[in-house]
Amino acid sequence: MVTRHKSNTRETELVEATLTCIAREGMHKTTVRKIAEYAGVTNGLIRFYFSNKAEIIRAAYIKLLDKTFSYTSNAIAGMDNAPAAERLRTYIIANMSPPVVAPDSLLLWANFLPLTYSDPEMADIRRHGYLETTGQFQPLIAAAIRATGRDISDQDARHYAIKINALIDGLWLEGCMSPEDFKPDELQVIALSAASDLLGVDLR
Amino acid sequence: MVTRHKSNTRETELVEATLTCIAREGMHKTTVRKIAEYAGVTNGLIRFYFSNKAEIIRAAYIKLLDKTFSYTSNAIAGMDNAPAAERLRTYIIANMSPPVVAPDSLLLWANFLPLTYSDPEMADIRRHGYLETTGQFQPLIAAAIRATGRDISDQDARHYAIKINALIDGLWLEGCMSPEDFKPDELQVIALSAASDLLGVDLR
DNA sequence: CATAAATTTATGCATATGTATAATTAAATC
DNA sequence: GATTTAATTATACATATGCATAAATTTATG
Repeated sequence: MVTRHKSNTRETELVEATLTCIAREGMHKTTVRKIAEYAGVTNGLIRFYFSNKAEIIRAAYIKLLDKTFSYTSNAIAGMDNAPAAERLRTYIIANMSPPVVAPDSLLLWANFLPLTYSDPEMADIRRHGYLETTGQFQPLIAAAIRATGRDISDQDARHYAIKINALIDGLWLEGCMSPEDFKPDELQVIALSAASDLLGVDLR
Repeated sequence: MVTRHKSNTRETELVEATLTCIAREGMHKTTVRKIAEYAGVTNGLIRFYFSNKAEIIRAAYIKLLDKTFSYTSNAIAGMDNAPAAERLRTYIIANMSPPVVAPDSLLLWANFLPLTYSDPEMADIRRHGYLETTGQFQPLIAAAIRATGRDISDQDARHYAIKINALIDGLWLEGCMSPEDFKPDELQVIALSAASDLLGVDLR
């Protein structure tokens, strides 16, 4: 028997349990019974908060993307008056640090991705998260370049964004996959060095 | 009823069917019955060639990594006498082209990755593929830099490799995920431009 | 062509899984 | 404190799944 919660707390617990279960066991071993077990309740309860399994999986995906977005958002919150390069630098460092760079992070991402190809609602969630992220990142990049006085075309701006984006994603992959390969702060140093070379802006 | 094959052909068909099934339905919907259906045989046959489901999944993962490796390998085969920058350039282009960059490629990768965290044998397969790839890529990078006459430390060489690796992985992600965002050859152009900036070597 | 070996199908079983619903318990309300 | 409402458990069911094995069919061998 479990002490009762306001529905909202319990719902959150169930979604968190889902993320934990997926990270630890993988999507294909994540059953409603296992989720309930991780949450410390009986499986029937899930049906009370979610109308089916797909719904709680979706809620978990939304929560995962939200967490990442709000973490990197917070990193640059209140820096509106800081120099553009400084804001970009801070943003990149946040993206190269835990909890963004962490084994679970990649593992969860990989577990959810396939669902976004077969389930249109999951595809929407991913698209939304992608737009949120790029909407935050791209202006930072453009501002940092413009701050140098250089004049860049839309085409150039797009290519810069693609390159920096790829760099950060790729380092994220390496950092998540082989954390033991990197000394503390090494990933951040590498990212800032590479981004500086790619943009022609000193972020170090 | 299905015409009979030499065991080797049939085994290959089953492994290919497994990859197709995973790409189309996702790992969690890939059952032995579905694999058999994709291969056009009855499910019992799988047991004849593989002792259990995990074994055919492993065989499929090995085949996937092999295909990618042999494709990029072939691209630079016979270029031993070409300038280092030219070899690196060719290798990067191969990595930015189909079938390496293709929706199925990412989808399969994402479906297999979680298994490498829970199944030690799958982890070994991934490690092996990773070593093969980096063993091919890193010497190319080092050679291209040394060819400029610059003297680089081991530490620098390592950082260059990490950066180029990340760039290629990240562009691979973007290219697989949003193929409609890129004009033909655009990904290759971006990759060569970015790699040139990162290495200080002109690959264009 | 008869026989043996290899390959494929057919069938069955035990368990896991998503979903449904009734019963039970705890909290809220009056 | 009685009664209503909300939350949780318990139970059941139909189906899906991995695995096992016997039967059938095709190919190879002498």
